[in-house]
Amino acid sequence: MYSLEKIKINIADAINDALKKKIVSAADLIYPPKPEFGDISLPCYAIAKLSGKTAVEMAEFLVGKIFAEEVASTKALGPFINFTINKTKLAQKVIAEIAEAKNEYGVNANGKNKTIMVEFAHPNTHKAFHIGHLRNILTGEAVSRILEANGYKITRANYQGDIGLHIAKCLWGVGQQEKEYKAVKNKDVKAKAEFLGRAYAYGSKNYEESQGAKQEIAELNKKIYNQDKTVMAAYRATRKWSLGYFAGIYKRLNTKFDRLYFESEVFQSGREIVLKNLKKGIFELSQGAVIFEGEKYGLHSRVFINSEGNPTYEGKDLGLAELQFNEFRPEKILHVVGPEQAEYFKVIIKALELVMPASLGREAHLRYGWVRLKEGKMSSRLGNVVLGEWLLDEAKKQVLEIMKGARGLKNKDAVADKVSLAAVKYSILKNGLDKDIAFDLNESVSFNGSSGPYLLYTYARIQSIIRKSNSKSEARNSKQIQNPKSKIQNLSDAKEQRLIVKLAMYPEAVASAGKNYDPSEAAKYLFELAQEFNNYYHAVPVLKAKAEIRMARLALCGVIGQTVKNGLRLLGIETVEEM
RNA sequence: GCUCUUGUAGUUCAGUGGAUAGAACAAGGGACUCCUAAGCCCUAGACGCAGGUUCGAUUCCUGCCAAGAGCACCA
Repeated sequence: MYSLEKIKINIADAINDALKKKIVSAADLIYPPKPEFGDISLPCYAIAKLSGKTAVEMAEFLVGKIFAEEVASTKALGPFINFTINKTKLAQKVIAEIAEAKNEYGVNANGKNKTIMVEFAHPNTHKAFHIGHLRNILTGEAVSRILEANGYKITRANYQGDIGLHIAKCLWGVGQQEKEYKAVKNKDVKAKAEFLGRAYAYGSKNYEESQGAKQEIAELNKKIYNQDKTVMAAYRATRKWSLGYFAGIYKRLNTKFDRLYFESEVFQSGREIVLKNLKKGIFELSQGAVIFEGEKYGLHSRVFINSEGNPTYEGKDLGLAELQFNEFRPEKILHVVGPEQAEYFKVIIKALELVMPASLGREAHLRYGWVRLKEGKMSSRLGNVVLGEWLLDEAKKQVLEIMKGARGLKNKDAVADKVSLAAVKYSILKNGLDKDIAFDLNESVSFNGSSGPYLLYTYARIQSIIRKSNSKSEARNSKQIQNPKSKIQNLSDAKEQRLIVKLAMYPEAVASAGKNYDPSEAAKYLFELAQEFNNYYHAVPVLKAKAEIRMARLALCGVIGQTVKNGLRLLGIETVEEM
C-alpha cells in the first residue's frame, strides 16, 4: 500500500543515511502545521542534542544531505527540516491505489488471525433504553468495524441483565399497575417497553422510599431467582417484550450480534467458580458473603456471592468470562461499558486473572463517557430519561423538515432515514471516547458544520459530479488511471494537491483509530477531508475544466468519494447518492 | 475521607514536549448568470490556578480549585 506512512519510513531512512547513524524513525516525523511548510517535517532538537549542535545549525547542516526518492524539495526553516513530496507521483499512485482497492482502501492486516470479542449494548431487560445505550451501541459497532478494517476477526457479543434486583423492581411496579399491564398486552412493542420503563421507575422509587415495598421487592427477587411459578409467567412475558424491543433498535441502528449472553445463563457457573476458588483462598468469607479482598492489590473489596447465597454481578461476570473464552477463544475481550464501572472492572479483571490465569491481559474495559443532559441529570431510576428512539425519531422529523423544499428527490423517506441516522451517529461518535457528551434537547443533533449530514452532502455532491460527467468510467477506469501517460499529472492546483496528501493519510487514520479503539479519530479525519473537498469544490471547476484536466479531476473526485464512503462505513454510516 | 475521570473561545469539541493552539455552533461581515446554499470565503474570541522538570510545558510531575463517578452484599 502506498501511503504517507511509507513515505515517512523512506524519509527516515534517508535521514539516517545522511547522519550515518540510525537514530530517526518514522514516528519522529511530523505533519507541519501549515501547508506552506511542506508535507512532512523533522524537528531537529533531539538529533542536535546528540551532536552538540543547536537545532538550527543541525537543520542547516543536514538539509543538503538527505536524498529520498519521493521528495521534491527539502528546506531548512529554523530548527525544522521540511520535506515537500513530489505530488505528480503521489497523485498517480494514490489515485491508482484507491481506484483499484475500492472498498478495501485503507484496510490493513494488523490483526490477522486474531479474534477480538467486542461486548457492547447490554441493556438490561425491563429497563428503559436511553441515549446512553445509544452511545454504547454506536461505539461498540464502530469499534468493531474499525477493528475489522484492521484485519481482526470480530465477535460481537451482548450481555444482558435479565435477572437481578432491577427485574424485581420492575415486576413489582407491574404488579401495582395490573390494569395497565393487561391493557398494554395488546399494544405494540414500543408501548410495552415504555410501560416497563415506567414500572421500573415506579418500583425503584418505592424501593427507596417505602420499607414495605422494599421488603416485597426483595421477596419477589427471591422468587424470580428460585423460578417460583407464581411469578414466572409475568417474568417471561415481560422479558420477551424487552428483548423484542431491543431487537428492533439493533436493526434500526444496523447492528447485529453473534452471541447474546444473559445473566441467567452464567448465574450458576459464576457461583460455582467463586465457591471453588473460595476453597483455594482467592475469595474469603465475610459477614456471610463471599468477597474478593481487592485491598491486597491496591483495589477495593467486592462481594461476589451475597449472604443470600446468590452471585452478584461480580460472580456472574466470572461465569461469563469462562463461557466467552470457551466459546470463541478471543485474543481479547473489550467490554464497552460506561465510566462508572471503571473501578469495578479493575477488581473483576484482577480476580479473574487469579481464577483463570489464561485471561491475563486479555480482558479490557473500553470506557466511554456519559451522555448528559444540559438541562439536568438523567436517570432511568428516576424515569427522566431521553429514550434512544426519541432521538432517532426527532432527528428524522427535523431532516424531513429540512427536505421539504427539496426538488424532485426520489425515496425521500429512505434518504431521510439515512441522513437522520448519520446525524445521530456522527454527533455521538465524533466525541472522544472518554469525554462526556453534553446533550442539548433543543439542538439534539446537528445538520451543519461538523456533522453527519455534512459528510453525506459532500459525498452526494461528488456523486452528482460523476453522474453529470456522463461517463463513470472516466472517473473510475483504473487501468486508464494507472497508465503513466494518463492525465493525472495535470493536478497542479494547490488545493487538489493537499487533497491528495490527505487521501494518502487515510490508511494511517484507520490504523490509529484501531490501535486506540477510537472512532472519533476516523470521524475527525473524514470531516477534515470533506472540508478540504468542499473548499476545493467551490474554488476549482471540475466539469468545466479543459478535457485533460477534467479527466484527472474526475478521477480525484471519484477516489475522494470512495474514501469518504469507506470512512463512513467504519462509523456505521451509510451514504446517499442524492440529498 | 480515599480512588478514578475531566477542566482549552460565549457554547460544543479537536490537538501537541517544539513553528502563529485547530474546528463547529452562536455573533458580525461577504461572494453566485458557474458542477446540490445541509455549501463556500472573511472578522472577532480560549489552554482552571500555583509551583516543578526541560533549551522549550497547554501537553509530563506535584499541590490546589471546580465538575462528575466509584468506594460490600444493585447492575
